[in-house]
Amino acid sequence: MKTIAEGMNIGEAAEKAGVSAKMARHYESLGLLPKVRRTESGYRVYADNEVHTLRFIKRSRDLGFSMAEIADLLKLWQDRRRPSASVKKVAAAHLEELDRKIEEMQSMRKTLSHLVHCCQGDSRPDCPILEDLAGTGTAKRAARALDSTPLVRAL
Amino acid sequence: MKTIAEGMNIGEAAEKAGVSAKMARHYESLGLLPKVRRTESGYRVYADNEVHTLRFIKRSRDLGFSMAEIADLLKLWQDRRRPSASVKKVAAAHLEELDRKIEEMQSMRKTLSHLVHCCQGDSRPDCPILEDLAGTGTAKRAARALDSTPLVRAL
DNA sequence: CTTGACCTTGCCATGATGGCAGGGTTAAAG
DNA sequence: CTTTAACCCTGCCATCATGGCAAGGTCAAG
Repeated sequence: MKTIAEGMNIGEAAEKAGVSAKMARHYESLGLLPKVRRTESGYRVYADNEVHTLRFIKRSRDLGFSMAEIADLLKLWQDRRRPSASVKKVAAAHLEELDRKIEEMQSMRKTLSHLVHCCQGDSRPDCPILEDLAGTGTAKRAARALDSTPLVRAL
Repeated sequence: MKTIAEGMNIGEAAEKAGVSAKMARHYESLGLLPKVRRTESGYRVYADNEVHTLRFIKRSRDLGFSMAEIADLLKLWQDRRRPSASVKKVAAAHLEELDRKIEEMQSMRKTLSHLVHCCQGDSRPDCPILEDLAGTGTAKRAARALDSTPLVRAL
């Protein structure tokens, strides 16, 4: 068992970290990975070190952090003197954002679910869903945000 | 009170529909609006008809439908002989998608919330959040999807 | 030496939206 | 009539994280 890997190509490193080779390059171009060694012929050479960082990024992405937030988290991770409050601040902000988006989607879900349940779903043309969307229905339209909420767009 | 508007510019039409002028043009370019009349000088002229369609689009967007889905809904709306089942199918599919995304975000939320609550958030460097992201923590990492779930990306 | 698997860079596409630039139109005020 | 401001037009670029493709270089096994 080779615990100290001398180095591996991007394919192996990416697979170990659970990301695509493409993304490994992309993260590097964003400056999230300090620098990657190269062979004479230009191939990237990854040590366990870099794989570890890639995995950190992958896990952060799985929790929905943006690349900018991940950049912050990585800096904190690498600073052994960081105050945990700084980390918590980033995470708490993201948590709030998540909550906001979840609420927004649940609001949509509620309205949509209501409409779907109201629709007979048969061969006749009468449809409360279309009536609601058209705003023509006399049926009370489910409460929906009237402000110009920009919709959940990305995570 | 002029109930039969002879026509209005894009600004007025967009405001009435609750969308931006930019988007009104965009929707037209996507073919969601049949065609918009123009003045000799090239200005778009909207009738209540088109405003109504724009509002339909706006409401559909507020419920999270994609442009492609909205295109389908518009066709059904304009087909007076559509079976309501067709409409319901589109809406139900979107509802399922919404549920999927909500669950995904709630899963993230749960993990993140746990981590945030575990972090002291003081001046000391020890941080369970970073430990989890780094995968170095001995503390049991909250269950997280290991498959390559592509994350909620857009709505 | 060929073949196939891997690597490189770079560009384009996604989806819905905003922004800006550069230019034309219109209506009101002077 | 001229100026000015508020519109409108088209077209391009940017977002964000990711995938795909193309054209070409490298490497190891046969």
